[in-house]
Amino acid sequence: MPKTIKKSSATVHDRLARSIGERILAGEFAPGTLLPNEAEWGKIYDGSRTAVREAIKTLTGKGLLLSRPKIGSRVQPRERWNLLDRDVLSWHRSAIDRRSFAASTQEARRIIEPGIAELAAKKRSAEQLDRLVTALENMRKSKSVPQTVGADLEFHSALLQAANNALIVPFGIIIEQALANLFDYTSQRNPHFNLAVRLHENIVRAVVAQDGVGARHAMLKLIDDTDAVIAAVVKK
Amino acid sequence: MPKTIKKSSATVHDRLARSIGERILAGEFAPGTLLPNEAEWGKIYDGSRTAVREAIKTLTGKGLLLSRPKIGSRVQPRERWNLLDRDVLSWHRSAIDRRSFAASTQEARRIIEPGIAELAAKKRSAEQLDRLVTALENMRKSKSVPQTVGADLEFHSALLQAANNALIVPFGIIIEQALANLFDYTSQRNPHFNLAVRLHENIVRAVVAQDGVGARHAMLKLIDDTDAVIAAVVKK
DNA sequence: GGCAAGTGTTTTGTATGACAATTGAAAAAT
DNA sequence: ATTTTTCAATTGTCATACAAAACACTTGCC
Repeated sequence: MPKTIKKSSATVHDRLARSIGERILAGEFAPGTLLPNEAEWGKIYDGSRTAVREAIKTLTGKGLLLSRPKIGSRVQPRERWNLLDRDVLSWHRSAIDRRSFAASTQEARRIIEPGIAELAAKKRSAEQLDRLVTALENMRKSKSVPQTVGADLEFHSALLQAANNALIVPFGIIIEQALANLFDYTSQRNPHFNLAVRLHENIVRAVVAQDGVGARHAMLKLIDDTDAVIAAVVKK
Repeated sequence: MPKTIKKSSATVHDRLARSIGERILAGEFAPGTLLPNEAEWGKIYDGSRTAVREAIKTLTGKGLLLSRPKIGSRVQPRERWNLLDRDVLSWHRSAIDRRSFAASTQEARRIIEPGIAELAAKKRSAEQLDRLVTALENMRKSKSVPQTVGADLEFHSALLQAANNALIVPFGIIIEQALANLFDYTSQRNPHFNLAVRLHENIVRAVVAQDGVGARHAMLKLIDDTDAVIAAVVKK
């Protein structure tokens, strides 16, 4: 697991929320299932009922649970789950098969990112363009894998911001996870690194020219390349 | 506000989470701001510290806050917010200008839904197609506005399911909100109702034929129509 | 004076015990 | 059989106490 956050599991309720969340995502408690009650969770994880309740509030807030007096806490149907939540997504990632997760992620990116690139090309401000260019330069200059990943993430995040639509900002989480997942696979430098940089350059060029359609196609090319990288890793 | 849930504000911590959430989304507490401490919230809303803490855990889980001992609870930068969370989205909707929200929503739909339609056309199972057809029939038969909205929602939800990609299911929330928002505007029957039904039929036809590109274009036409409805309402 | 260590203070984190509210299920009354 | 009542299990709420973290300050040392 890549270190997303420094803290391993500082507080008790965080530990509880993460652990119970992972178990739900792993399918140990199917939708519709009744969870152990608060007192039992407390015994299981050696925490007070207060801590358990706070953990459960977190999970309820993410759409995983619904609690009612006398009934207990019931796992909600999957379509209520907040799958785009950072935590839920990472629990998901640790629970399911990586290969199929990568495939789903790429499929989703293919839907979202070309549209984002097109919007960004049409609507970006000068400052937003600067940020995009800087990210590209950092990518070129990067000397280590984490640096490359960081710059890549920053690139896609900058593009997202440049689209100037608050509702699609959260989609960045998917891209984050896509890169993190890919990184889990390879744990080494992308073999097509120079190609990847060129593909990113093409996107920037289109955004500079405010060429929406061009940006869309450049992004599609980049996603195609990621597919190829994944395929190569899988074969290895 | 359309009745999303029967309960108005059953529990104390729900009431707190909703109210504080709305105030953050409304900009009363800007990102970076330090919130009142737990004891003060308790006094303000006349609730115990326990209830306040549970509300704060909910908000923290949605990415709005970060709490640390001795510091307090600080509003996170906007890009950490889980804007695709059902609650966050509805707080957002009640906080900002409806017209610009509708515009952002349509922009986002335009990116996402054509891709979903294309995927659904390619990958749908027979059962998933059934559900889509049923939703369309319910739309035709609907006698009241809530019925129409319900059937419309069900249609888009069925299409989403048919795309067979768990990661894009959460996008349905955006569509939900788009329709709810539109409904807030009009509170009466869509003047182009017959046209809307025909546009939905075109999508179904393409999905039946497993014609991905056709489904994509049919969806774009539908979104264009929604734009027209919004424009008409605004002018009124 | 400057710097280090310690000390205090504020706020969240955790635990415990008590009682209220809700609601499904069993028991009782008709 | 049906309705009503009672009961019991579980979450919801509250009050209180103490632990832990982290910033602000003070003290002591050189």
